[in-house]
Amino acid sequence: MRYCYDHPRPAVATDVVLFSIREGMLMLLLVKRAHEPFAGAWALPGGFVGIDEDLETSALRELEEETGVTGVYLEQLHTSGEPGRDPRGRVISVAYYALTPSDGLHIRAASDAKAVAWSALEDLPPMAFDHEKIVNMAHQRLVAKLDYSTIAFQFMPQMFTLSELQTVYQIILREELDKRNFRKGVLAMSCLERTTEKRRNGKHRPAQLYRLKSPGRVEFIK
Amino acid sequence: MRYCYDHPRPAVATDVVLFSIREGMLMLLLVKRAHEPFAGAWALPGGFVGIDEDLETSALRELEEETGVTGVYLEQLHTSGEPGRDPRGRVISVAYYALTPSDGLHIRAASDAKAVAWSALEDLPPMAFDHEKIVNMAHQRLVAKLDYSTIAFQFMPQMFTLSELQTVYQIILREELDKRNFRKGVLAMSCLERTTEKRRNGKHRPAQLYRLKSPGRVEFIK
DNA sequence: TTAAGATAGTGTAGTTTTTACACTATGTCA
DNA sequence: TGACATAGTGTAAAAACTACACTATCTTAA
Repeated sequence: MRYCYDHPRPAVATDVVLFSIREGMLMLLLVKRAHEPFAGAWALPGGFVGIDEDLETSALRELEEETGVTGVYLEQLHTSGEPGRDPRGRVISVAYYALTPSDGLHIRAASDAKAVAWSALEDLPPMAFDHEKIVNMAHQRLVAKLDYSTIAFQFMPQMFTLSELQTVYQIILREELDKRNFRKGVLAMSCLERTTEKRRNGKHRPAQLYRLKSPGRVEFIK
Repeated sequence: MRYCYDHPRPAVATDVVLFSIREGMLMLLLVKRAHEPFAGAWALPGGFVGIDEDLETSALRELEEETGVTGVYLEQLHTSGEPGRDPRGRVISVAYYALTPSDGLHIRAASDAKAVAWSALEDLPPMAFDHEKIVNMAHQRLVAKLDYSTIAFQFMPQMFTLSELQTVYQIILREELDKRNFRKGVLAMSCLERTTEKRRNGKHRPAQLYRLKSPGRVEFIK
């Protein structure tokens, strides 16, 4: 079956930059391409949009199909449409970025045996298409949003300590923060609530666990 | 001639929300649709992307073709792809927003005699497709960017007085600003330079004219 | 020529926000 | 039971922001 139109049409794809904090680093999830073009190169998970499929749905579906990852926080990033960005022809890609907590995630390679791996943002392999550009945009956006939203909380599991949260901020911002000021700041946002539980996390005093009042919701601050 | 593919493809369009300050109001440029769907309704200027055409180029081209407007400041806003947003079939629209100075702009209706008009944001007519949603997003973005960038300067002509600039901010923010604090603020950004000229603007003392150090460049502040 | 009218242009003091900084508390572990 | 390691807490100085009112300079009309 072929699909015919009066005017030529570009193909439309979605790609996802999935961030997570792992091993004390800001990492993102890449898949190794099995086919040309760029066979063997690393790329963002993504693929073509179904004809009756919402863009966001497409991004989540491709992410799950290629990496097994579900339940992430997703935001639209940017649409790249430069002619020539894909050697197969005109492909317009709607890029999303996503955040997921560090733990409790099981990635798996897709059925067609493409490799899936986390890669430190600091140390990315050469990437297919213009995906490096997209990654840079996503990183910029993430850092910018840290400043005026609660987006970083999307990296946290259901319950977490304030020290853990501070560590996440420090990793993304690449700078040390003052403990007292940090705590004052996040508690003032009043989107966290103390749980009754504590976490024992080494040979020292256990820390109070907190949780988000509205998990999945990113709020603007200031 | 027909164009055929192995998989069905959505059509891809660009739309532009062009803002300007006119008659003391924040206005945007609309075109009246000549054809179905939504014939006779107001819509954002826009249209389908050429197969070898960059998205930004497409947005600027459609803007010029439909309204005669050129030389605007343009930024990508959001891509809408909800199936069903266009009754003709699957259309994915990459929306841009644009800013242009208040004066020295000559709009004209396109050759096919569609009407073109400025409409106050406060008082928009019913709009075709999901264009109202797009306009709201653009407005939100504009207000947000006012806070952390010099985007409002893109509403100004080459030379302008500080009072004129303050008026623009006041119109967009819908609140009065303190004259001395405003001046302190914008001069501290140090992206303005005094010209040697003054503007006589009524029966009172003429005001110093300023110009942007890098016109067309929007900088982040704070 | 001169006075009235109108906007341009300027500084400071009070308040709020941000920053820098060090010790006590409470658990674990040997 | 004492050493260890992180949790948890307050305050003072600096910086940023806010509120606020008068003089300067040009136009216009008497």
